[in-house]
Formats: sequence, C-alpha cells, structure tokens
Amino acid sequence: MTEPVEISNAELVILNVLWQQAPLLSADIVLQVQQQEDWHEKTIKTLLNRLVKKGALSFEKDGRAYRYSPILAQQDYQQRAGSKLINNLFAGSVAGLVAGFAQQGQLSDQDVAQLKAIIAEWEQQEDSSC
Amino acid sequence: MTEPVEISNAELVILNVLWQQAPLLSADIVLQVQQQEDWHEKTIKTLLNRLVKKGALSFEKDGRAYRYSPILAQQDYQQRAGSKLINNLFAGSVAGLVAGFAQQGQLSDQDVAQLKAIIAEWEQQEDSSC
DNA sequence: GATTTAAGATTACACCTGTAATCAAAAAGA
DNA sequence: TCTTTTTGATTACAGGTGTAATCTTAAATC
Repeated sequence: MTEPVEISNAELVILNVLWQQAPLLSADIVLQVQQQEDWHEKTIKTLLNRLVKKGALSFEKDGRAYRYSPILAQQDYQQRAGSKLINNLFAGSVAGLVAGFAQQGQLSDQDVAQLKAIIAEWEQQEDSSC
Repeated sequence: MTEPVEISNAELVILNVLWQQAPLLSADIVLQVQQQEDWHEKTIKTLLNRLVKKGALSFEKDGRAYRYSPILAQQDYQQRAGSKLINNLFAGSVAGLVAGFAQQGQLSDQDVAQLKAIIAEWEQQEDSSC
C-alpha cells in the first residue's frame, strides 16, 4: 500500500497539466499553467519541487532543464479524493452527490447519457456474476 | 453572494455533528465527536471557536455554556465542495466520478436504484420543460 | 576566457491546520 | 466568603500552503 500523498489545490493544477501530457519540460509546464492561472514562474517551479519531494512527480535531466512526469496516477488520485469527499460529506453515498447536482440543475445531457451507460453495464455485470 | 468559507477536514467533523442535530451544547458536541475521533476536549473547543470565527457556526449562551448551531447549510457546502472536486479533478463531469466508482466496484444496489430515480425525474423534467 | 543568462535549489514569510496547554472568569461547593 | 471546578478565550507550536525572491551553478555569449 502506498502512503496517501496529500496534494494541495495549487499542486493539483500542475498535476492536471502533466496528467494530460507528459513528460514535459518545466518551461512548457509554466506556459500551460499560465494559460489558466496567473502565477509567477517561480511559483510554478516551487510547486514542481514540492511535488517531486512528495513523490508525485519524477524528472530526468535534459541538459540544463528537467523533464517531468507524474508518478501519482490520475485514476488513483481521483479515486482517493472522490471517496474521501463522498465519505466525509455524503455519508458514503455517491448517488447523494449526483442528487445534489440534479437538484441544482447541473446535470448535463451527456452526464445522464453516461450515467445510463454505467448503470446498464453495472446491471449486466450483476446478472453475469450469478 | 456569500464569501466561500473554507472548512478544514477536522472542522468538517464538527459540522457534520451539528448538521445532524442542532443546537447542541459544546459538552454534547464533545461527546458526539469523541465517539468517532480520538480528540482532546480542548481540540474540539478550538475547532468550535475557529468555526465561529469563520462564520460557519453561531452560538447563544446558556448560563456558563454555549449552545451551537450551524450557519453554513449542509447543502450549500456539499454543493460547493462537490462542484469543486468535479471541476478540478473530473473536468466538470459528474458522470466521470460515478464511472470511477463503478469501475472500482464501489457502486451499491442502493446507489444504482437512486441513480435510476434521479435520471427518471430528470427526464420527466426535460419533457415538461418544452 | 570573462561575463551574462537561465535553470533549478534554497530561503522567506504570513496564514492555515492539527493538536492541544494555559489563562481568566464565573459558577458551584465547602 | 474562599476555594475548586468548569467553561470559554487566549496562546502555543510545528508542519503545510500560497506566493514568490534570492542564491548557485552551469551554459551561452562576447
């Protein structure tokens, strides 16, 4: 079992960039992040450093520059963070969260279509597992 | 628009107790919390204080003791925290989170039943809204 | 080769958080 | 009334976080 690496909000922005494309030079990461957040280059470098120390990123040298890749897998972190929220705030009920979104009119057509597909597959699996 | 009150993990434990039943004397809150967490009474008092300062709790004096109630509504906070997670980690797709749970075999019968009901209601609303 | 640049490493600093201990005041008991 | 208890208020303190500035070193330029 891996220790649960805690990722801060700012660090998550960096990770999201690298989960989308990796490896990336720090300079490219800076560019990507700055399209989204108004952060100083030094700030982004600090976050890269912290993520490496936390074991969430790895890097290899390319001359003067570093090329970063995620170690922490997106799915793993999604799963951990999702479960934590559901457990702490929705008494463990995923449907509870979805219900909240629905009430707020925040469910898209696409969401509903995907949910139907998920349910269909789940039911099929249920059947075949008996 | 209310300012987005940031609630820490430890503070959330306190809020969960008060969302379930309020108002409550601090002594009772301590008892409730200690059934779940091994925290010193002083720690719990500190958290109550911080929540009051953050505007998440109110209190009224009852002689020597205080009687606390939530100001921050559970639904509001659920909505904010849920949206934040979905946006930051699942590209805004609620279904994405549910899909992750499904893949992990973490969807219960009850979840699926509830999801179906949510979808049914959503579709009915869709129809009647044209 | 000497100097300027530019990359990462180190340091900074205030505020938040977890986790209490101590202080002050009022109530309860002797 | 004096003392003990109990309650909230204040203080503590290390580690995390947001947000960089400064330092160091190696590469690039003159």
